[in-house]
Amino acid sequence: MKGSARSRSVRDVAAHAGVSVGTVSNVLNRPDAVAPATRARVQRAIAELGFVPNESARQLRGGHSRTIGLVVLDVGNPFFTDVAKGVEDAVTEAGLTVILCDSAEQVEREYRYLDLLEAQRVKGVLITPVEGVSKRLRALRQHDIPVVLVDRFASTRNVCSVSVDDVYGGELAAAHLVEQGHRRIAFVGGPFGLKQVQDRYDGARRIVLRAGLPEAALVMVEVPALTFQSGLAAGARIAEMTPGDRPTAAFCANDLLAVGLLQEMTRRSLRAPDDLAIVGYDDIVFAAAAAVPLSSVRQPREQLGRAAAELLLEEATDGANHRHRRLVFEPDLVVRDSSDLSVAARPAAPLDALADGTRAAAGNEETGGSVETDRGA
Amino acid sequence: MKGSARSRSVRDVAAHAGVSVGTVSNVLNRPDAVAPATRARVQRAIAELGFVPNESARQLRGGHSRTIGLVVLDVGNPFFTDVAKGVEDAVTEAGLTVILCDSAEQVEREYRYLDLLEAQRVKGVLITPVEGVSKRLRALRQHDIPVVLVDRFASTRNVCSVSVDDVYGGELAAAHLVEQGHRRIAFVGGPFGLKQVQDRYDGARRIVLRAGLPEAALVMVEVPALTFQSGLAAGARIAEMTPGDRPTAAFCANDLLAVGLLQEMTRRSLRAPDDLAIVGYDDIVFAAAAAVPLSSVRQPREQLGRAAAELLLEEATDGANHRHRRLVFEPDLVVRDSSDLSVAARPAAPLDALADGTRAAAGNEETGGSVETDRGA
DNA sequence: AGGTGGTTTTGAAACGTGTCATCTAGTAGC
DNA sequence: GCTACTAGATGACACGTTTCAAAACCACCT
Repeated sequence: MKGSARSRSVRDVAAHAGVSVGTVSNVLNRPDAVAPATRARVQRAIAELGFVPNESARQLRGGHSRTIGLVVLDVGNPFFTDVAKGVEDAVTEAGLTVILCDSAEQVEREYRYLDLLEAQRVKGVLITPVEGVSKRLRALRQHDIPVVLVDRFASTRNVCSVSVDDVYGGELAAAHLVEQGHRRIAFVGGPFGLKQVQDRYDGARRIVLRAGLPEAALVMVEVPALTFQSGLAAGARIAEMTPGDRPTAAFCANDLLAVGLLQEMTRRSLRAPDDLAIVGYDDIVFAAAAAVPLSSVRQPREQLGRAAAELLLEEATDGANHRHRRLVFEPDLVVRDSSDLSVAARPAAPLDALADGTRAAAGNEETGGSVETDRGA
Repeated sequence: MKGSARSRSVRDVAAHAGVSVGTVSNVLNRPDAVAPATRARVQRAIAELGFVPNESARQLRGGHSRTIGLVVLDVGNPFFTDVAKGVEDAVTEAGLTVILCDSAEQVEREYRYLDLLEAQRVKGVLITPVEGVSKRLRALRQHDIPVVLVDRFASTRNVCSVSVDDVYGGELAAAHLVEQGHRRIAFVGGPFGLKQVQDRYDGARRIVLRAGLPEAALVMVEVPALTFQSGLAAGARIAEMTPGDRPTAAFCANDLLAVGLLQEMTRRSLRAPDDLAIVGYDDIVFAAAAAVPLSSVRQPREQLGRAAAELLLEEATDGANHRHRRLVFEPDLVVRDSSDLSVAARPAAPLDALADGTRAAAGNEETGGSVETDRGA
């Protein structure tokens, strides 16, 4: 009773139902075009034989697959898994499938996956490229496979892109800290070769100057990488500054830095936000779960993925007469204890309130930032 | 100069190189079977035309795809992304591809993906099923598509599985706490409908009894879910126990609980490990980054994925005469500050040491647990 | 009865590849 | 110069589906 015969084909179904293959195909793809009685008979045959259509044959015949590719820099990074969820949702609604690829920030791996996706004749590719728009990527487009850049602002107008305004994110964080009365604010981040780091810094700087503060009000604490370890080191450097020089707040270029910074401060018996207010960036899951719940700039990640997918599908449908667009989303700021001086007194807040705070922030997720579209020439 | 013609086929290449299609096919699949000169000519033609073989046609002809499916419960969960990496590595080495699917713990989604994978005629499926081995899953196997259970111990001998010994994990955690001198230990976990929770509890219980302690030495703190929120609540309950009843240590069924517990203790000015030693489970990234670096039981995740993939490929190759196996891996314990009384005095440990500690733990990752195989009848 | 218009059904062709039996040409042996 | 052999190249066929022009059927009207 084991090892059933090879898988059934549309021909088997046709024979079993006493119709032609064309009819079976119609039942599958345009059910209304076939008489109810026949349709029922065919469907029963399908069920009885356990027939599952062969997608490869479909693709071959159709010329293109019902699949799109998503190439990210790191599947382990929650940013990308959230983006992937958004993509997945949008694509599934359209009746298509996603192949998720992890380039691990290695160009060779990226290329390997692009080869693979092209071999699969995917309907399109969503990608956060390791290093800009490479020749390989351009080749894809020349082979009529649409490409949309994710979390990157296209430098040219001949490709769609979806990104988040990092300058504005920096502005949000800095404005919040200035409003809280801080007059010396550390910027913890690096390397400045990363556009995101530079943008977030620029935003913060703009706000500080606009507030009429001297340039030195923004204290640069440069670190070699956006890691937890660097956060620890930055914490040590800030803690060891002389009281007069030491900033009263820190804006970290991402949450890992902020968490490291916080751990180091805690270890030295300095408290947030009293001794140092902290704002991170990315709003990772553990921002809310940190020793002191961490304020952070949140990017509309799922929305980013969804928008990218929709743009891609649009391009895949419109074909040649498609206008490329560059969508820029706005992040928003989630204020929690680490930068909120009103909780500095630290009243024994009832547990419920704390739980509610977290939940409210999560619920907010759906609202996302407004969209600024930019139609290509 | 835009929109190049439709994609090139093997026939175009043949024409361009002045050979037959069969020869082009040979160059692609059995290069040694074709004369060096001809081979070079064909390869040049391939490059010049930008030819990329059509995978659908290959699959159709070959009868099966060069792809395997991996269905996980949540792509956002680091456990699964790590497992996915292991799978990916092993599968890529074999020259195949992975389609990663997220069932989001919903049966309908799981079925939808299984349909999809079957339609793709994947070579095999790795899955952590939402609820046991369903009919749908058995149907897959009857259609000659091998299945390997991931992070589940197969209840029957007719399917391969790869899992981690949770009872042993519980033993490790409890044994460590008992060794540290604790005589009242809380078990924080739930719901007990989850096998993992039950197993981890059983392991802890076994150790407590074996140590000659009374059954009451293991204090049950049951929670409704393995979440951060539940951790906060558990922290409140433990903190409010009368000093005589209050345990001096807590073993949490996962790290989220432990992190929540830790935050609540911190908020109440209780310290770890002095007031309460804490051991978590899973060793998520932020275990090391918590306010107090968290001890945790680590599962060999990548290894789990790799083993599962290898088992699947083995089954796909061997065919009918394949012996199903159930592999069980052993987790190991990573001791950090949260349960290490020797650091309770909290000497101003130099930053370097702390950094090294984390790195050493990470380096350990490769060793993994030993494997216990169990050959099917 | 024959014609008309509409709804269903049919079956052959095509998609791009791998396979394999067959053919070709070159070489060595005598 | 003939045979026997081998390495290399060939090309028709099959894989499972969709498409589409044509055929078949049916009901209704004249």
